[in-house]
Amino acid sequence: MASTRAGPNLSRIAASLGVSVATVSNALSGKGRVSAELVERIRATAAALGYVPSQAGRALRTGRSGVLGLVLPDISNPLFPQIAQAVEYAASVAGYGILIADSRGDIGMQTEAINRLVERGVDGMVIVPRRGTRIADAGCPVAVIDTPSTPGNTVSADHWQGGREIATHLRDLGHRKILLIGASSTSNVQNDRIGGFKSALDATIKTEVLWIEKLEEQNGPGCLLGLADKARQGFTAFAALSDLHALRALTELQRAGIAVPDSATVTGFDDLIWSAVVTPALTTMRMDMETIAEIAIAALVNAIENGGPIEKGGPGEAAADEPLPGSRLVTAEKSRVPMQLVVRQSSGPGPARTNLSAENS
Amino acid sequence: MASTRAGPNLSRIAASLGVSVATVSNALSGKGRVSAELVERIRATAAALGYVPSQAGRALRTGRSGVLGLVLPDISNPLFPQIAQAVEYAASVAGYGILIADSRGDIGMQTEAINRLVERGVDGMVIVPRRGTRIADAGCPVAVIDTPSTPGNTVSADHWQGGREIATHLRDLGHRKILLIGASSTSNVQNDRIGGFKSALDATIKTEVLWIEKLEEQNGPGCLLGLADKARQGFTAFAALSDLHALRALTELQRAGIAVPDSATVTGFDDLIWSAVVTPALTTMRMDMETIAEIAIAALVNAIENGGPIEKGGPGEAAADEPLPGSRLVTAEKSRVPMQLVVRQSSGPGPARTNLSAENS
DNA sequence: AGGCGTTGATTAAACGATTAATCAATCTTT
DNA sequence: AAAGATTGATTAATCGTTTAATCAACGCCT
Repeated sequence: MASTRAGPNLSRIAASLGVSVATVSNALSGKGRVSAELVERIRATAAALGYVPSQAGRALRTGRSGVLGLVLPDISNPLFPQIAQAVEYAASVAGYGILIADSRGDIGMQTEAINRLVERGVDGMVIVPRRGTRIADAGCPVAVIDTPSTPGNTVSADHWQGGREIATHLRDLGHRKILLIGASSTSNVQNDRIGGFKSALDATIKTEVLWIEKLEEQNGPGCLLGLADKARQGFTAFAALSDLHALRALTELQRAGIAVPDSATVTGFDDLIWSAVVTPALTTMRMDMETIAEIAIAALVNAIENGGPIEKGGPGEAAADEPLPGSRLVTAEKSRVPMQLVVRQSSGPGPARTNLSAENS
Repeated sequence: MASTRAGPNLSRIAASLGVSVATVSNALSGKGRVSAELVERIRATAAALGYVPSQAGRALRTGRSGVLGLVLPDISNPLFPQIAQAVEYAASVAGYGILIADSRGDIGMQTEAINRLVERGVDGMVIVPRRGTRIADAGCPVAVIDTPSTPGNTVSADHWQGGREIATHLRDLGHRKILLIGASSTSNVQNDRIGGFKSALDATIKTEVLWIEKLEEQNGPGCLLGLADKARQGFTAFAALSDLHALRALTELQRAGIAVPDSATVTGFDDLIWSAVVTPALTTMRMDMETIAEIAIAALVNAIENGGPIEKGGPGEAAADEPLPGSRLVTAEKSRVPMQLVVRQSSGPGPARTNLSAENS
């Protein structure tokens, strides 16, 4: 078979300089023994010929593909593209490419997706799991980005602290009756956000949780959440556990003639792209995706290149959740990244603060 | 160097069966000359040992990595994750992996991203360009997904037809004064949508275009679009060129006390995830991303595996736009995929239809 | 002068899979 | 029976890069 390479290989450079292939390789990699003068000549020739190393040759020899897998539950869900973007960037900075594996909301497909990555020979994987995700013995290091309460989680936003922050914000605004709006009680992320929320409030503040998935099972997809009724029942704040739910609450309230934030405050989580442009702009919690991705990729690359800290997942680890068995899970020194409150126009004073102002004047 | 492979290789299977490595390879690939009985034995042994072919070995010998690149302008922009998802799925069905390259809204970075993919030895690329994207001589087949008016476009939604459809919908609803809301006049996609829109209307219907980027340059990011004023000027329909802009229009009108769709109709494009859940649910145009991705991947794979139809891009091609020089652009038989109108609650009757009803009764 | 250490290169082999060419045995045709 | 064709396997080489081991030449120290 004639060479299928479009560009030059090492032997072409070696031939044109009258040196060995190994010398060219050593010169370009800065290893081995090559005089400084010859290094310069080799590098100049390589540049002039437009030499691009063969990843296949390199991978075969070194046992490393230079590629990481990214496993996502559903990239069309608005939260995950941010993760993909941050992870891809951090990986490229570290010299790795990202092979994407999306399971389109189907958990069973995540195992398939993981296996496909294994077959591709990825050096490691970043997995954003969903309830039920099972990580086969990937045979490579794995970083998990979910929430700190997930067993084997490598690094993630501190969803609990995020919940506390938004709750504190609403408490300080004077809200005493708050409806939390979430997707599903089976999600670790959502439960941690709620847990943190409630931990910041005392018994004088009443909270209730509305699970959208449950409601849609009864009333069909896209059904009204019944927020106008909740407002009439005295709820003055609607704390959604994601911006998507917040958007839904906002438009439903406004459509019902309930002015936001005058008569009802709406908050979200995740600071999605449209949060700043809707009217009123949305108050939300922001995740530092860049830092999360950097930490995850750094831990993964460390495990790949230096055999860094790895936690062997398996039965007997944490108990509360389905364990992720037989994995080579990487750990990071810093595994919780604080969320940041972004106050915009959708949050306004509640009755307790309005009353307080009246008493002071 | 000892083998770094976690699993067995062909020679392990060959040794355990007392046959040659070439026989094992032939049996597993269905090529060459191997008796049916021996094929079965080899396959059973491979399965029992958990054999996974080495992509590196295969790529080196065949000159093919089995990986395609996907170049996106900004995956965190709500439109592009759909594309990524559809492309990844179509590629995996065709047996290819997708290496993602995102330029985070920075056009200069797209060239870098493309070069990184070249270095990775991808077999081909799918590129979603932005104004100014330059495709270096990638040395591999390239499929472009933008809009039919983009030179070198492989396949895309028929944005013109989409514009016609939404315009017809609004015309039939009785709207005679329509504000179009777009991002930037430099986008081929947006201009085709507007072109189609206007082509469906005659002189009795007045349209105006509001460019958000221009407005934000003057008034800052996230500024109000001034839609309440437009409504007072008699505009009864707000036809946004994307769902993101439609969402912005919807919330701004609602906040200003202008009921949607009672007093103002709002439509979008792209049928993003939240279009069906906001109140009122959004009328929009839907792209058949699955079909687009299938066509693009099929054309690309055909070019890779069979040397199928390739259009050599370069100067002298189409003139209207910046040409994409030196590319190996693939073509597809069907390059326009119709968009589909999705009517939901955000669109309602306009004055001409209300008047017509009054005359009839 | 002889021995040892260092330098700068090359040789040889490895990694794993694929594939064209070759060969021995068997079958079919003349 | 001899020649030609077919079958089912193996041999040999390739792809491109990396890397351990080796070697010749030179410099330094005793």
